[in-house]
Parts: sequence; C-alpha cells; structure tokens
Amino acid sequence: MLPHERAILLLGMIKTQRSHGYLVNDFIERNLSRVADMKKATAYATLDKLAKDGWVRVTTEQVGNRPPRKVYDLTPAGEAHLDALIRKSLRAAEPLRFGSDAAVMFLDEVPLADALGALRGRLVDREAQLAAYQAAPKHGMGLGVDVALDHVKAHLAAEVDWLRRTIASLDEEMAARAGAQGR
Amino acid sequence: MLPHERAILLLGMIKTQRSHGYLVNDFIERNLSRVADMKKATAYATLDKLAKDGWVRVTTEQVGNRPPRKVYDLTPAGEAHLDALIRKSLRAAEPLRFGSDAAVMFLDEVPLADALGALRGRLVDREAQLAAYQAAPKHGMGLGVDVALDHVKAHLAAEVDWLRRTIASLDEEMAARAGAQGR
DNA sequence: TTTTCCATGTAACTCGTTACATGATTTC
DNA sequence: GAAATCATGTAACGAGTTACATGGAAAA
Repeated sequence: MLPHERAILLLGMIKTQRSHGYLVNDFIERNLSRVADMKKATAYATLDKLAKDGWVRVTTEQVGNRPPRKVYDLTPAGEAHLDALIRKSLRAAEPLRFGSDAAVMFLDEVPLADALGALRGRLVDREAQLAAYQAAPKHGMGLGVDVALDHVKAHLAAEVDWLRRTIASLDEEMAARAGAQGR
Repeated sequence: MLPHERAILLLGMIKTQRSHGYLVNDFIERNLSRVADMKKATAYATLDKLAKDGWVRVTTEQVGNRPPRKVYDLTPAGEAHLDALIRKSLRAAEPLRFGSDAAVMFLDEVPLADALGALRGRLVDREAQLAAYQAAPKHGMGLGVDVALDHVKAHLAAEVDWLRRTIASLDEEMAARAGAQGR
C-alpha cells in the first residue's frame, strides 16, 4: 500500500465520518481487511501527518474517564486534496507487480513432479480463498467498496485459472519428457 | 519483491550460470524486467549476504585492467537451499494484495462521470500493456520464464476485463441516477 | 478476577531506494 | 574528445513493522 493510497483511505473514511485513530483502525480491521491492510502504528502516524499537512483538523474529545480521543475532520483543503488524489489514482496504471514469481521462473530446478505437487497445493488454497470472497456478503457501505471487492475477486479468479492452465500444461510437458526418455 | 524471492532469483541465475554482480544486474534489466524488478544496489547487497550465509562462494577474477569481478558460484548447501526455497515459494498462496484500490473504494466521492473518465483512461493504458506483453516473443530461456510471463499476462487480462465490466456497470449506475433525478 | 476493550503512541529495527563516487575502457 | 560501458560499492534517507508501554473501563 503506497503512501497516497493510505492518504486516500484515511481521508476518505474521515470524510464519510469524522473519527479518531482507534475507530479508523478498528473499522479497517473489521470491515476492510479484504481490500486494505494498514498497520495500526502506521495509521496513527499517517493521521498525524495529514493533520500536519493541513488536510485534517484535530479536536480532542473525552468520554468519561477514558483516554482522550483525537477526532479528525476534513478541512476544505483536505476535501480538494482527496478529490485530486482519487482522480489521479483512479487514472493510474502502474505496472502490475506481484511477487512469488521468482520461484515460477526456476520451477524447472526441482523435479517437475514436485513442482506440480506444489502448484496443486497452491491451487487448492487459492480456490478456498476465492470461495471465501464469493461467499462474503455485499458490503452495503458504498458502491466503491463492492467494486474493490470485485477487483480482488477478479484477480483471484485469474490466479485460479492460470494455475489450472499451468498445471495442465506442465502435466503434458512431464508426459512428453517421460515419453522421450522411455524411447 | 520479498527477500526470499530475491534469493531465489539470484541463486537461480547463479546456478544456471556462475556470474558476477554486474552481469546479473544487466541480465535482469535486459531480459527479466517484465517479470522481476530489483535495483542494482539491492542485488549487490543481496549477493554479499548470500555469500555471508554460505549459499554461494566468491572468486575474484580480473580481465585486463578492468575492475576486478566478484564471481559467484553455488555451494552444495546453496543448491539445497535454493531447492527448498523454490518448493516452498511454489506452494505458497499468500493473500493477493495489490494497491491502488483505495481510490476505487472511494470512487463515489468524485462525480461518477469523472470517475468513469479516469477508469477509461486506465483501461486504455492496460490494454496497451497487455498488447506489449502479447507481442513480446517467447523467451526461450527456460520453461519457467515463459510460465512467469504467462502469469503476468493472465493478471493483465483480468485487469482489462475487470475494468471493462466495471465501466459498463458504472455506466448503468450513472444512467439510473440520471433517470431518478429526471423524474 | 481475569480478560478484553478502549485509546494512544514511541523506540528500535529492518529494509530498500536514491544518489553519489570511482576509474579504466571501449565506442562513436 | 565525449559518451557509454564495465564493475563495484557506500552513505544517507525515508518508510513501515514489531514490539512494547500505559492505564482505566467494561465484560465474562
């Protein structure tokens, strides 16, 4: 998660509803864990930075004897900033980079049968992940979140597809090699 | 790119052919830029670490009056280590996380027409990226690299697909809203 | 009464990137 | 003679994570 995405996430949440660090973290953990991950310490630090930069205003509130809350609230500048960030980020098409492909590149360094076994295991896990996403209920909390969920699902489905195709094609390759050796 | 992936990439390349830092960097930049990105300084540092950990042996060679090369070469322990890393990484199914979705989550904070414009722009770029990958010739340098390329292509295609679906559905949404307002 | 919740943060650590430094050697 | 290539690295910087610290309140 890049810095500007963190900013969008936090500013967006604060725009929808002014709130304090704890609440924000709680909400992300509870409801957004499938589409966003940001550690608590990072959120607190980022909120401070947003305040320092003038995008949000801070008000301290206290309820009973509990620790005081720092409630954040968008400034007009913050609204404009959020708007600009969203447009820019929506438009961006940075290269798709996802890890774990170094292993794929060298999958030929282990016996093909073993590589196939590993990929089959991965497939099982990915199918389970996809099923979990598909089983999850609609969020209700806005058009965008559902679109984002759909985005993740699309990539999970692509992953499952690719694994199936790859496994099939490596199966063939293995058969071909066995044939070549048997001859 | 996670640490263990970097290790796989470097160990894998060194296993295929013993070489020095400059060569490795050059090869990655020239031939592997589509499936891996690692900065030069990082590669040099990682190679040192692999040597310190005993996975590779270092030999210094000199050609003419050029700066001496530190040529790396897998140790037996290194081979076993690489084997284990590949198996583990091939099997792993860590959650798919890709950024740039904070903007999507809050796409409703800008006028829908603008969001749609931005996404259409993104779609054009993604289509171009996909076309570039599809136009690229087979690598020839091993089964795995082609599989990895295919992996990237699969996700790019999924991205294009998702964008088209999303744009269509937001178009409908916009029409619906306009209708509701007109009444 | 022990655990979990509320609410905030700091410090230390690890990481990777950027930018810079060096200097000979081919190539244009 | 200028530019790119070969070949290695270091230093400074910024950034995020982990783990820890605090302490009252509510729930089990």
